[in-house]
Amino acid sequence: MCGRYTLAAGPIYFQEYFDIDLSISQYAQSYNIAPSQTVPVIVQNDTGRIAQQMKWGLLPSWSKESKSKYQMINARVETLTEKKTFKHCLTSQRCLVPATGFYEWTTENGSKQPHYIFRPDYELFAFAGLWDVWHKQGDDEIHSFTIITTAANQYMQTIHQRMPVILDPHNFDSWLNPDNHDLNIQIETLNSNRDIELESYPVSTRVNNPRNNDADLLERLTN
DNA sequence: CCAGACGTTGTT
DNA sequence: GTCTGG
DNA sequence: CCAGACGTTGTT
DNA sequence: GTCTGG
Repeated sequence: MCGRYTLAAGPIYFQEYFDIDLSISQYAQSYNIAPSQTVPVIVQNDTGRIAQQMKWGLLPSWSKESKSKYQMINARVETLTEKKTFKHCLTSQRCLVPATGFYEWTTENGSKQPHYIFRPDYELFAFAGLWDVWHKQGDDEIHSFTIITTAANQYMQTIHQRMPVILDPHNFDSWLNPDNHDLNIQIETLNSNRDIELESYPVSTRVNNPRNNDADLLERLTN
């Protein structure tokens, strides 16, 4: 699955990769992004492609409570079209989730060993995401998102069973366009880049606590 | 029709 | 065991 | 995802 | 919002 990631690219580089104009309030680097945190995602609105701050953990617009138990951090691509929870979002509220890497854990002798996964060319990731906005009387709007997951590719299988869906820049426009309502094409896109080349190494268990957030978290663990 | 649920992951 | 907070 | 909390009462 | 169950 994908339950923790990093976004440590410089703002200029970030802007260029996603072809957006960035205001500083919409971007902050982090070495340890955990569910419930508010982070930048890329969406397309009337004015074009923009970065917008949203909370990780999809809170569907129909939720009765803002602290609903249905705050999904992931959505399985295999069952995406069957799930009523995601239907509306998949049709017209798709987003890109920018990342420079992500963490997955292996259990070794009862302890949880985190691994950092990144691209060999150190390029950014665009995870495929869905977003929604929740608004009930008296409360502020809550924009939130979920990351779509898929089965681990051959490389990732050595670490974990699942991984985030990673989109190729070639598909950004089609994925983001809210007027594209052909779900079959979107599912095809989601399955098209699974064999992307990845690299990884073990990192400190300091990653486990989301309160830790510094560049040293990315250092390769040495024994 | 209305009422009620709506999810993923890992581990056992 | 299960939920909340980060 | 992992870490950490998980409760009530009365008094200040 | 959308689907399933009764």
